[in-house]
Amino acid sequence: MTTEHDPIKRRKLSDEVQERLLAIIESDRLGPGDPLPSERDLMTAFGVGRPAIREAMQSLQRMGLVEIRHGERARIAEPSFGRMVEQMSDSMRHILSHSPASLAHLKEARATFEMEMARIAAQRAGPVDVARLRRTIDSQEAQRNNPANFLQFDARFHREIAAISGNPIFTSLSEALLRWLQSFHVGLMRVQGLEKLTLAEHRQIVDEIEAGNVEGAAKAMRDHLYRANDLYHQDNLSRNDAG
Amino acid sequence: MTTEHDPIKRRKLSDEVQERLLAIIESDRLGPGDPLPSERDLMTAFGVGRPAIREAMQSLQRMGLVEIRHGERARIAEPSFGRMVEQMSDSMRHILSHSPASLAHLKEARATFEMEMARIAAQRAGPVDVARLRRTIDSQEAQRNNPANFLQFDARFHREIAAISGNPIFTSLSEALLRWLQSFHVGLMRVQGLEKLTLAEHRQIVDEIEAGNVEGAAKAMRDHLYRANDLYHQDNLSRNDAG
DNA sequence: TCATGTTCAGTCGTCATACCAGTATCATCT
DNA sequence: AGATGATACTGGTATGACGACTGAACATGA
Repeated sequence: MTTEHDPIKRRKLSDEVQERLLAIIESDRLGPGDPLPSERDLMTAFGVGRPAIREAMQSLQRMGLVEIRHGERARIAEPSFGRMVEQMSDSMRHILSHSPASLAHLKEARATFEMEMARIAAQRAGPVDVARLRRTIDSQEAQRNNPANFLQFDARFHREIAAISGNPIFTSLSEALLRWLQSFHVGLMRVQGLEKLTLAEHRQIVDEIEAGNVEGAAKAMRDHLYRANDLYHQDNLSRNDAG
Repeated sequence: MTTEHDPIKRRKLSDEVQERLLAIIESDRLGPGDPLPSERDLMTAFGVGRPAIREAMQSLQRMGLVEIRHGERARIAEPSFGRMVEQMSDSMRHILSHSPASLAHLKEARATFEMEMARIAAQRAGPVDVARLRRTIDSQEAQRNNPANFLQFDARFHREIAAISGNPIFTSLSEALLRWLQSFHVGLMRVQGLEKLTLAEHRQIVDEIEAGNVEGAAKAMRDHLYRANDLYHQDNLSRNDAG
């Protein structure tokens, strides 16, 4: 076996087209919202068939670089981290559903991430931020008998903490991580009495943030998430025993 | 304007097909490596044309759920975080090149992330880990006159720190973040004398990790990254002055 | 003039067919 | 049995056609 990996790559035609389209898109003369040439124009311009154009265009759409709507020409999309993580959802769901280990890893990653968000929030939060967080908790409390809305405000709480960092990447990530994980243990919050505990923990986190207690905020966040983590475990014991 | 967002969504046929294929893929009877039915079989099975099947299949491929090779049947791919972030590269490059603010946000995100990796490493690293890091630095030093290889070992250093966490998500992220950012300031390391500084900083980080000095490791990492950050800034001053 | 409804050309979405280009399989030959 | 080559199967691409949808020009009426 002298030949391990043939370095020769057979590029599909649509890949070539995609590269050319990318060059057009990233050209300085075009910006978000501008329309691309029609598929027919492109196919005559590049000298390829329509399938090649379409495949490349679909690929660009899935990457979030263009927007395609029936009847209109494809338009350049405005870049957004939020949209990008949105489009990762399906792959993520697949990975998580096929690999319990990955689920554990993602839980750990989120805990690490949220702790860091709490630290940053404790450093940077102003009175306005704290007030907003408290209002969110109050709203959540008002919905403690409506599990769906309760979770909605739970997500909002974490998102607002991440938003204090001023970095939209963190905001998008916080939202996405929570959503991905939530889809794997629905029904958790239905346990009676758990809502009160969640609210108390959220208030504890805000208290630490308001006091500017960096490590205290991190610890409060950690306790909050690992409490939840343990309960997940308890809930899933009957399904995953192989580990 | 009473109509803000029409909740009605026009589903493409390929979306419907994609959903069905997803059900097949995530069925318990099939696992990674198993082949899917051929496009022609599927199109008769679903009663749609080949384009619909192909578009759905291509989409699944771009999501990393299946692998398609010319002449063979599509096979279910084994899930991998690494492959997922790999497929984000193009979108990420587009976002960064169109939004200087996003570049700054990503730099901050990476700094935050790497500091946390340093903290975790300082908590968990064993003698073997430390030895491996030192060997990597030595290798990097041997390549200090070869910029390409030098950067290669730089990436490896950060990856190995992330790997100490034992969480493959962190490893993949560390690699991806560095690669994405590197593609936006090539030629940085060419400045004479900078290689020595980089190596010294890496050694400092390892020293702190070996000593188990959590905050010290984080600070060393922060100094290392922000030193680089400042130099980027200096390099880009002529282009971004609006902030 | 202005508002309103209609027509129409342009565009994407999908289908059908055909052919090309790789793989895998199996019968054949040594 | 093992190497060899023909063949069927599969994905990749091209072409032509038609339907569905959009947007703008156009005609109509007040």
